[in-house]
Amino acid sequence: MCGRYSLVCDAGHLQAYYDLANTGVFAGPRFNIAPTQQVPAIVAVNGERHLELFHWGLIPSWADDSKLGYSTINARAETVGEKPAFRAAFRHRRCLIPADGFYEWQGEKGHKHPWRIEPDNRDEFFSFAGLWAAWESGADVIRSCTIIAGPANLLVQPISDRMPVMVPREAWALWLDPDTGMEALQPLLKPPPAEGMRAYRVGEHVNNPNHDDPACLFPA
DNA sequence: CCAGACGTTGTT
DNA sequence: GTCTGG
DNA sequence: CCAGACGTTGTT
DNA sequence: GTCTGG
Repeated sequence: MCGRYSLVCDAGHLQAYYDLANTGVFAGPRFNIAPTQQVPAIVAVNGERHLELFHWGLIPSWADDSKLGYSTINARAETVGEKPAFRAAFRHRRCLIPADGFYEWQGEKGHKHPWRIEPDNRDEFFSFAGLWAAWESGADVIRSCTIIAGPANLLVQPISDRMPVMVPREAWALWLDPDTGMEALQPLLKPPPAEGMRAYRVGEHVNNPNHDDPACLFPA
């Protein structure tokens, strides 16, 4: 599962790495991004890549209550094409959620410890496979998103059974194209290679979602 | 037919 | 919106 | 994901 | 225990 991540970078780096047409919505380095917050995601607009903000926790267009978003921060890779809450978004509204690390908690309730997983190379990003939706609330439109999660790779396995699905650079265009068919998408939903990423235990500081500072990165 | 759910992880 | 349960 | 609240009436 | 908020 993926319930917390970071984006500790400047807008220029993001723009160059993803060839973005805009980065205006990026509000600066984030060490501890939590569900229900506005998160930057990349979508295809008229052949360009745009960075836009979405409420983390997908609210389908038909929801009669935004509360559904509390339990849709992740979508299971195994069923995302079938579940009513995700199916339409999986077919037509995919996005990439850039991250430079994410957190997983190891152990059982009562004695859990946070770990950080990040790219080996400081210049790399993880590109989480995401979905988005638009939900109308009176005159307002809430745009929301979710991160697809699947089985963990060998690096993450000792920490957690699940981890975010990631889209490799060569598949970005396919993933973001609203017209891509399901049969081409399904093969992308596999665990990311363990090569190129590392994990280390961090302090409990990151547990509190109000802590959004460099101490979240400190080894325990 | 209408009513009600639509989700995840982890633990039991 | 669309599916399941009654 | 974790942290923190979880309730009422009436008064400031 | 369960829901809401971040």
